[in-house]
Amino acid sequence: MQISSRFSIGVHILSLLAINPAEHNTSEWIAGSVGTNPVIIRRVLGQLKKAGLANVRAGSGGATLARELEEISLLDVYRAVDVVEEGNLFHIHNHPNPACEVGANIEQVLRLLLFKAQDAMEGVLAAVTLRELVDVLALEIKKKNAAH
Amino acid sequence: MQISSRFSIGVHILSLLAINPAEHNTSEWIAGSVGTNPVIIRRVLGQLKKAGLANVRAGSGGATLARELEEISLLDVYRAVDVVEEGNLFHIHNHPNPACEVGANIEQVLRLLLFKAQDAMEGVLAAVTLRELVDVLALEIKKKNAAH
DNA sequence: ATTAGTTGTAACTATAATGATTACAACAGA
DNA sequence: TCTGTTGTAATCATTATAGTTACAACTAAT
Repeated sequence: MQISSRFSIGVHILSLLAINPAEHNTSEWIAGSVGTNPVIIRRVLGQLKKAGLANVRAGSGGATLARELEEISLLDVYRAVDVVEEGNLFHIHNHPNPACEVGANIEQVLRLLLFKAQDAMEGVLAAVTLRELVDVLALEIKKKNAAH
Repeated sequence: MQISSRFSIGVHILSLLAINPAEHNTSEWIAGSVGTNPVIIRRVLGQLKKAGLANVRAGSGGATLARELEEISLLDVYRAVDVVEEGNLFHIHNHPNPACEVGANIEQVLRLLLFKAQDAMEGVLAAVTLRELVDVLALEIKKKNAAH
């Protein structure tokens, strides 16, 4: 099991928009950087738009950031692309036997514990802004360019 | 996307073994409490056995705990049932364009960040032992019984 | 206005994972 | 030897993912 790559694609897209604001960022162009099909990009971009993270111009084409980089957290992207239903990272078996003492009670006990685990994960995502990610990315790019 | 219920089923099974040590815990009996098919139980039980968490007697039937409750963490169960490939909770798109500055560098930057998020989640699982879970469960059962 | 280039979607495909189920050989113990 | 159980293979329905083709709707520039 893995969390859909829509998430990493979403982050990739927004990073592109941040780093190449001068480009005409069409789905075709973005798809070239992500390494996938333009339709995949349009779909994710549609979700980012719906979440208020990106602007997309139909017709003339091209996308831009709808918010400052410091005001977009990885969690915002994660939620936008809808990779994990809220509070349901873990699938808990749904028909435990209520006549059995364990079966009758394990669900709620587990639910609380697993929610904490999920919350810890999302907390890390919430703490990272795209500003930080893009800064690290820019640094990495600079490093590689200097190596030539 | 959700993490397979094999995990919650595994926890359910071990809790049963802990709370009903006197029972003849056959896959049939366990399946009755979990609310699924005996074969599902045998498969998960096989994984728990392989991980050294449970003993299973072929032929005569019945399973028992292979370790003390305080020496089994939720993370042990999580790993045993193989629900998430190690270090790969997040699927990062795999063909970013190396000719694009963002495409060439985003993978490693993201990988580190997402690993931290995953690690936080697993850290919570590692911190909870089955002893604690079973104690809470027993308390819950007691509470309900007293309500009658 | 027309045109060229783009977005937004629907429809379809292939692939994989999940959970359930049937079937049966191998095994243990009475 | 017989009974009941485990271990495992094979099959199925369902769901999600990622990719692809196709095309109507739209925008801006000519």
